[in-house]
Amino acid sequence: MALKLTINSSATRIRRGGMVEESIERAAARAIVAMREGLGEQLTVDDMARAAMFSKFHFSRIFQRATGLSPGRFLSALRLQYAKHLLVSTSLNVADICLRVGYNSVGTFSSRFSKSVGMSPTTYRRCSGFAEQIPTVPAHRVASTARLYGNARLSQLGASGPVFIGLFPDRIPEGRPARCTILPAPGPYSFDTVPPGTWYLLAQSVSGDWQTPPLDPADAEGRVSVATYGPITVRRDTVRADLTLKPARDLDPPVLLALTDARELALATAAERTEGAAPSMLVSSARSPHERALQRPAA
DNA sequence: TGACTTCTCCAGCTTGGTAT
DNA sequence: ATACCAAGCTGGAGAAGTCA
Repeated sequence: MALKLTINSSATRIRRGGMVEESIERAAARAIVAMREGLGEQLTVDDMARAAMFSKFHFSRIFQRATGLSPGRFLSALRLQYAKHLLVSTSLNVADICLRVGYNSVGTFSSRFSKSVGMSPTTYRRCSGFAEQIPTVPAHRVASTARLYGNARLSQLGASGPVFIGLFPDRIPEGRPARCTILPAPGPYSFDTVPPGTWYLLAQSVSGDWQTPPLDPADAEGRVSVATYGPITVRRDTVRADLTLKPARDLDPPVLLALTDARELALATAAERTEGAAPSMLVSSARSPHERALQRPAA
């Protein structure tokens, strides 16, 4: 009887815990809707907390628990994501876009955009949203023997496209990843000479027919699958981290980094294979076009 | 002329600790 | 679980200068 009571109370706790998590996610989702609707306005954490009927202190904590990012950083990410969309889909100048997404200073907008996306707003527009290369921490500057490897797979059956996998200091794919790669399809990956530290492994895949010409990247973001693994503490050992890609939810931080045209790179790998070259991982073959595109250190 | 970079200042945010 | 406090930090505004 005592055992039964214990089991029941545990079950109740788990059920109650699940309900708490659900209500936290609902509150965060409501706040994100408010953020999206008020991108051009001066929304503060106080405003969002009031809308969610929490104190701003508590709201910050539960929001971070639900999304992995503080409300301020999430809002900044949404603004920059919207700016990316406006840059490739309109002919508005940078100053107008800056105002539309809620910044009052072009200087701030330009520097934050460059830092997060990896290129200036005008360069981003010129490249139609696709980076020629993604700068990473140069291998020769890292005294490390650490290796990170694993398998990236989709949570559900369906058409799968190329998978971008990056190692970032935060739960949001922005700035310069420590290491990154693009797989032609879900499968095994591996990173050598991983810098010591605490990292998040973030993966993104665009579903659908990846052999069609690149779409507007903002449009592509609507059918994105994502996966997050971490925090991973890397020292000198080998770490395994398997990823399961699931359809992106509103609670997932937006992808800010300008990605390479993954489909073009994946096609290059397919061509390599038909020519008889060994099917190589992007980071393990110095002759791979992906290697050249991804591992080239920034100037 | 428009876009970008760099810098300083400071309001607002984050975070760790604590109380209820 | 929720709320509050306080110290330290972050990021936004705006000015000045550079570049194409």
